[in-house]
Amino acid sequence: MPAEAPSRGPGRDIPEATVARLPVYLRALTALEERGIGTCSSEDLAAATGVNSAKLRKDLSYLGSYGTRGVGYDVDYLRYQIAREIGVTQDWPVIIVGIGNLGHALANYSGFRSRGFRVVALLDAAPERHREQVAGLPVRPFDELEDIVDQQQVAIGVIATPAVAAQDVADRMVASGITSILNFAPTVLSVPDGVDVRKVDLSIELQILAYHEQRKGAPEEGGQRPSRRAGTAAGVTA
Amino acid sequence: MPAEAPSRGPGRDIPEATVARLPVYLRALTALEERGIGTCSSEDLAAATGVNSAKLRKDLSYLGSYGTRGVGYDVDYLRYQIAREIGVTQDWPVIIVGIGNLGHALANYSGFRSRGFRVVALLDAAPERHREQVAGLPVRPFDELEDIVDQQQVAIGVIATPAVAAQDVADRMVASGITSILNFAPTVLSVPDGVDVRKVDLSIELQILAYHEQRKGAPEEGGQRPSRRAGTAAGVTA
DNA sequence: TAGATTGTTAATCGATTAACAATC
DNA sequence: TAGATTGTTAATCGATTAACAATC
Repeated sequence: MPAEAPSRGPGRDIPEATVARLPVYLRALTALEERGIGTCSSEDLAAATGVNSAKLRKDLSYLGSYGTRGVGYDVDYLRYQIAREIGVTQDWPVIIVGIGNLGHALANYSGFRSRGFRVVALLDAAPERHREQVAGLPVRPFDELEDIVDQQQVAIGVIATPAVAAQDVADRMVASGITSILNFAPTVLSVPDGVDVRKVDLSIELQILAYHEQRKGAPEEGGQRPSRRAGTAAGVTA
Repeated sequence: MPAEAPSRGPGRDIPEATVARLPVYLRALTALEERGIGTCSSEDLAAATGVNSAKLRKDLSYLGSYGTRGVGYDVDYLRYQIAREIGVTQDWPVIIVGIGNLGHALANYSGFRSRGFRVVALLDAAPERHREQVAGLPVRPFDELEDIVDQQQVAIGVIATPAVAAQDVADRMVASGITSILNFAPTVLSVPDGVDVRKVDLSIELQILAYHEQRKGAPEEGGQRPSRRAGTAAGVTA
C-alpha cells in the first residue's frame, strides 16, 4: 500500500483558506524586506496583513517550521519559502484574451512581472484590434491560441471578453491545453475536472458591499430603506 | 427586554457565505427571465450557478419561503426578493478614484447600471487628467471628494489608484462619509469599525491558480517543478 | 392520489482562535 | 536565567451536505 502523505511539513494538503492567504503574506514580507527589515514576529506580520496572529502561525505551520521561537521569522527566508510553496520563484507565462478596456488595463498592469507572471500574448477576435500594440505586445487573432499555448507552454489564461464569448473562449483554452483560468467575464464557466477557474466579478463585489451598506442605514427593524441613498427607481436586471 | 431578532424570514443575520452567493443567484435568475423562463426548481438554479442544490435551498431559506413545494420558484418573484434583500432594487451612487487604465475600464463597465449601481463621479489627483472626459463623465480633482460625497449622498467608493496612494484615498473617503470601499490597489487598507472594505487583487488570484497549477505538474512527491512551464528565473518580489 | 420539490434537520466537515508547552 | 515567541492543541464556530418530512 502507498505511504501516507505527510500531514505537515513542506508537503501536501494545504487548506484552501490558507492557500488564499499565502499571497497576502508574500506581499507583506516583500514590503518589509524593501523597508530593510530583516526579522519579524507573527504579530508583526499579522498586523501588516490584517490577519489574527494565531491563524497566521497555523497557516505557516502547514509549510514547515521556518521560524525561531523567541525570535520570529527571517523575512527573506520566509518570503522565499512562501514563494516556493505557491510556485512563483519563476515566472508563469500567461495569455490574455479580450483586449477591450479591461484587457488593456490587465496588459498594462506592471505588478504581474514581479509577482511571478509574464504576459506572453494578447488575443482578440476582432480584426480591427489586430493593428494595435498594447503594452509592447501585438494584439493577435484568437485563432492563434493553440499555437501560442503550445509554443510558449502556457498553463494559465485570463478571460476579459464580454460575457457571451466567455464560454467559447474557455472551451478553446481548455482544448489547447490551458488548465487554469482567471475569468473576468460575468458568467459561470463550465470546465472539465482538472481545470481550475477563478472568477473576479465587479458587480458581485459591489452588491456584497451594498447588502451591508443597506443594513447600516437601518440598524433597527427590517425592511427599512438605507439612509445614505440617492437616485431614482430603476429596473434591476442584475 | 428586547424581542429576539427573527432567526429566519425576511429579517436579520444572513451568513456571509450566503450573502456572497446571493448576487450569483440574482444574475442567474435574470438570465432565466431573459430566456422567458417563468419557473425554476432549486436543481435548475443550482445547475446554472454551479452550487449544490441543498446549499442553494438553505441559502434561500434565510430570506424566507419564496418557493412552492412540488413546483419550484417563480423566477421573477424570487429575483425581486433577492434584489430587495441585497438592496439593489434602486441604484446606489458610486464614485471611482484613480482614473488610470483600470479606472477607465471600470468607468466604462456597462454592467453597473443594470445591477444596482450608478457611477456619479470620477476623481483623479493628476491635473493633466482633468481635461479628459471618460464614459461621458468629467475627471474631477480629488479635492472635490467631500463635496461630491456630500451632495450626491455617496456611500460606496472604488479605489483604483496606485498602491502608494490607496491608504490616503481611503482615509479621505472615510472622513467624507463613505462607509463601503472596493479596493483594487494591492494594499491592505486600515479603516475604522463600521467601514467595510472588499479587495480585488489580480496577482493574488493568479498566485492561487499558480499554486494549484504547480501541484498538477507534479502529482507524485513534493518539490517537483511543474512541467507546463517556460521562462527564465526571475527575482520574485511579490 | 402519485409525483415532485421545497424547507429543515442533523451529521459532518473545515476554519478560526485562545491558550500554552516547547524552546530559542 | 528571564523574556519572548513559535508551533500545536483543543475548543469553538460557521459552512456544507445528505436525507427526508412537509406539502404543493
